[in-house]
Amino acid sequence: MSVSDSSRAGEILRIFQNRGSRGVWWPGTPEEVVIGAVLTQQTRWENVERALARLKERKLCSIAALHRAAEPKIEDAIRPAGFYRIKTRRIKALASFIIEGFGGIKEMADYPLPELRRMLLDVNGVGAETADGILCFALDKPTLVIDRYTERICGCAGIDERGDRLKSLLESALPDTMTVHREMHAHFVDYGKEYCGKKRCNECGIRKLHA
DNA sequence: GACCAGGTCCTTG
DNA sequence: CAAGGACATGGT
Repeated sequence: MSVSDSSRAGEILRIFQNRGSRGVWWPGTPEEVVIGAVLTQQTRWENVERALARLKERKLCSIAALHRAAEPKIEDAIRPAGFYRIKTRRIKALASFIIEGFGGIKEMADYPLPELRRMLLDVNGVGAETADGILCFALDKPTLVIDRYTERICGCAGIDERGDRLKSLLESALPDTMTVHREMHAHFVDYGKEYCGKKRCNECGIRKLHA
């Protein structure tokens, strides 16, 4: 990471802070956040909400219920979120990991962040974004979610890093609190939706940080 | 009808 | 490592 990378990162975060708080950006109980973290993979949030509502109607919207439910029941319930077969397998893997490994989400939160993150990444279907989404928005850990928007926006600003390297770079510019990490991810997504569509990515203020 | 969405995994070069 | 494909529904 170069000096200019750090300064660009600082500028981006400052721009976001000036936009104000995003509030409760990822709604729901910790269990719903965990389930939603898988459902939202490559999927619009409105469709995730439909799937979550159907899980609730069928009394399947908890880690324990999903752990014990038959796969076809889950598949049918989450159909609106798309990729319903593979997501069912992923939810199953995650539920087993949580129930059999810890007993529940509460107990899981006692583990230290770096170790927990490594363990989550070993679960099939849980990549960096899903793991960090769970850690930050369900388990209250100060960790930054890096998604496509984050990479696009930072790339637009001239920061040529991605994945875990980008994550470290941005985190080193943030205070170590869960709230700030939540807010920043929310900003990246909201700003990305607003400005980083195919057409408008030349018009946003971030672009001016380049060079 | 084409294109995309709050990704991840697996296979190939 | 980079690139390409599979997974699937619903909105523009």
